[in-house]
Amino acid sequence: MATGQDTATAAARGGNLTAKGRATRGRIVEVAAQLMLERGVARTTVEDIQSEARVSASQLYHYFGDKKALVHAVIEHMTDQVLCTQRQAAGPLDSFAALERWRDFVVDFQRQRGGAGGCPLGTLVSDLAETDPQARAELAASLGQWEGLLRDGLTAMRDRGELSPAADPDQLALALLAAVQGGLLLSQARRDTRALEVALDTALAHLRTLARA
Amino acid sequence: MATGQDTATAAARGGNLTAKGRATRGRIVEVAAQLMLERGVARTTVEDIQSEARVSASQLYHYFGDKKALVHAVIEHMTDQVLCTQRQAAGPLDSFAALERWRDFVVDFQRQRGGAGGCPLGTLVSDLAETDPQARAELAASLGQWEGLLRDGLTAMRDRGELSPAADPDQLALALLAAVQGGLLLSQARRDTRALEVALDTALAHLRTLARA
DNA sequence: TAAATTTTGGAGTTGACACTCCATTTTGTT
DNA sequence: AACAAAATGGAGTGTCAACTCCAAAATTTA
Repeated sequence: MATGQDTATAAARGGNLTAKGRATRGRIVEVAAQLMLERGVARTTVEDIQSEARVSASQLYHYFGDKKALVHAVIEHMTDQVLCTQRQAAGPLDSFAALERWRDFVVDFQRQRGGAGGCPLGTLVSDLAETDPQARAELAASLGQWEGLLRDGLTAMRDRGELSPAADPDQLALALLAAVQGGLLLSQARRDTRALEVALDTALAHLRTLARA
Repeated sequence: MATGQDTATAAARGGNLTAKGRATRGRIVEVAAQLMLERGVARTTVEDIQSEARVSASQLYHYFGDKKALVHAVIEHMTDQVLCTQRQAAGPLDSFAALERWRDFVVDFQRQRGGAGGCPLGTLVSDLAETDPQARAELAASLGQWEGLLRDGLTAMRDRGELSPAADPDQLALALLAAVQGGLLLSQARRDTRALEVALDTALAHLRTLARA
């Protein structure tokens, strides 16, 4: 019975990896993620990844069955990256103060990249959604987790009375996530953070509109 | 003195095109736009375009110096497409009623595509922004025009007293555009229109918050 | 220490893709 | 009708990219 991940090499599946092996595998994924994010998946050649990660062809294909399997690993990597960062750096988003900190954090993230690049997950969605159904589904799930982080915070705020009972955390979380995605995309096009700032500030202003009972 | 468009064939520049020539050229651009939108630019081969548009290699390279010139034409085509559609199908966005119609129009557009595909301009931004600086600049300008359409409507609403004088049409237009982009991206990932609906409805709800003086 | 397993090196191979070239047909002009 | 210009057909060409293969080194296990 196939696992649905037939393209994965034995080395990639189980935990039968040496410490050295884990290191090289990790190096490959990190390099691939970086390159695919800035150039897109199709424009990133496995040769580029090889030289940048200082590995040979046989090494790369030892850990990943083919390029598609590597893309799969990159999606997982990006998902962890985004969710961990959101959780650790921003903390629970269950107050207006926390949401303001979160806003500043996201804006700073984009400012440090000089306005270049979009959301790691959003970029992959745009790149893969129409050509790789499995990738699309995985990315949708990742975005769903992110949405859940926001929803949990908003739900807590409502339950605590900080938000009106009429406020719908489901909808607001989705709208907030859309503001991030749209803001990042426009910022990427314009090479500055203003669009992101305005999108987030407007979304938060609307939230304040729903404060208290 | 170069025009900055050195790659364009003579046929592509001037108006020295036969009716037949214009038709072929147009067919190429339309097919290229469609394919590049659904597969991305890098995954769209000129061979694909040739067979789909029923033209030979020499025809394609007669009208376009190289693939990059074709991409340029596609950007112009998509820009016209989006702006014309926005202007004609939605009309001036200078009242809440008009904005509601606009919302329904955008949602219907996405629904007809089964939730698949993103914004024609947004997708190209994500695809090209980091690898083709000129394309990025052109797309930023296109989005700026779109933003202008929204801003003009909101300005009219404010001047007419339908919106509070405190409302900033510049910011609100940008936030609205971000909502469209983010909503479409999330819809593309999830294959349904809910995210787009929620993003737009939330943005419009915030607008109503700023109604009157 | 010896056998088994994992990791690495690097030279192929196969196919695909962007682009060229030249001859031929069609269309426009006088 | 005759000439010029534009449009088309289609067979190349050179390069690059994904993936294979076999053997050697390093590491783990017995």
